Amino acid sequence: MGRSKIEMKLIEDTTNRQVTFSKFRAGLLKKAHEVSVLCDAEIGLIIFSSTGELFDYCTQPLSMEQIIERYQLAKGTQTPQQSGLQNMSEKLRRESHCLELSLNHLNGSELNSLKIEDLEELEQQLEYSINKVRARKIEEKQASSRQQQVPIEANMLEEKQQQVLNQFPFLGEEQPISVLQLVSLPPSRPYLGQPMQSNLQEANTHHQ
Amino acid sequence: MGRSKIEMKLIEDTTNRQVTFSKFRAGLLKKAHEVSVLCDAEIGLIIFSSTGELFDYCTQPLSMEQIIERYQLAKGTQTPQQSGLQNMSEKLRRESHCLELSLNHLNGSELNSLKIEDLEELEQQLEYSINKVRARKIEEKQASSRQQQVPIEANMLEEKQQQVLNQFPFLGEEQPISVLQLVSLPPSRPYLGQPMQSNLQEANTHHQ
DNA sequence: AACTATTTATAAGA
DNA sequence: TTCTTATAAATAGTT
Repeated sequence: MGRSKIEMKLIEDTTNRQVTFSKFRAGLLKKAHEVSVLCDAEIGLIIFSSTGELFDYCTQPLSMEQIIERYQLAKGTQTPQQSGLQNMSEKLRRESHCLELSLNHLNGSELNSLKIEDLEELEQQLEYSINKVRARKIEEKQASSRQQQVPIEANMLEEKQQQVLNQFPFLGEEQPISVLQLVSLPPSRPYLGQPMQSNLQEANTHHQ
Repeated sequence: MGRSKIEMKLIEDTTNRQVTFSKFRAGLLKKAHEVSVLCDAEIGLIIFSSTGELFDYCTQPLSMEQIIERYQLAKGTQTPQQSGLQNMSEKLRRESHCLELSLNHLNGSELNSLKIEDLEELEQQLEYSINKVRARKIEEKQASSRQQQVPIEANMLEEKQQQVLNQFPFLGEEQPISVLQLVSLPPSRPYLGQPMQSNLQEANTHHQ
């Protein structure tokens, strides 16, 4: 990996060993960061040099402790008391991730992965939302102008609202879906992101 | 690092992302092992894929738990288990709640609490999103029709895209805001709910 | 620390 | 997934 190949064994010369350590450490940290960014992986990396110096890296916004706990959870290295909290944490983690994906779609970012049918559905959802916001704006404006000087007749208000409803008939029905319900819907609703992941985890341990 | 350079950002295509993850993971584990052998370093490496699979490596004859203990000792971490877990749960809970609020706004539910200015901003965001979705639909349709029989001329394609841009000039600029950034924006952006809290971390630690 | 000749890792394609 | 290969990246030895 340089001017020459080197044997995979301890570098005897201290100076050379330290120089090599610095180079490899930098490379390792860089690679760890790259996987985390490119592949949405969560990494915890702990390095002790032969002289005992500690270097570490972890994927933000997690702390090393959080990674360690997740590791211990996955490995089953947990006390019974912790399991409840940890299950909760896992659930919340998945929920957050799912919500985040939905937001990405509703924000208009990350649309590249969506298919045409997904885009149609997303568009409908956004139309629904924007119309609801506009209807709400009208309400709000009427409310404030009524408060001031120019009270709008009650029937006139209703008339205006009826105009809106005529334009967007689906505004009439309440949308009964709460966020939590949304989150558990099947992936056929593109703006909701992907279905949540299951609790299962495999521990693939690579030793030596 | 291969046939072409790739941008340091999340790989959108799931298959490609998984393939890349496998390659980088293997590389990372190999490098970790190399440093440990060449430089007599002690390494602990924990990797969670985006789907939650765990992979790890640690320098023999140590166990990961031993490395973790040494790490916690070196860091002077007190009651890592319980306190960290508590904190994480709390943080995740807040994060979920924050994302939920944002979703509620983008969904068009829970608009009653918003003021007129908030509604304006939310409306703009939704307009931005919907236009982006529509632009994306056009792209997608063009792509599929090109694939089939009726190849669209390149200049005609650009012309169509230009039409869209003329209609919605702000589509031209990329919106650089990622979800995580969005989430930490001030509450002046109504559809984002409240800002999240960051976690503090210290010395010798390499982040992000 | 910098500089390159080489070795490695890996992106894209099969 | 696995293999192949062209290219990008990392790094061993040198300055």
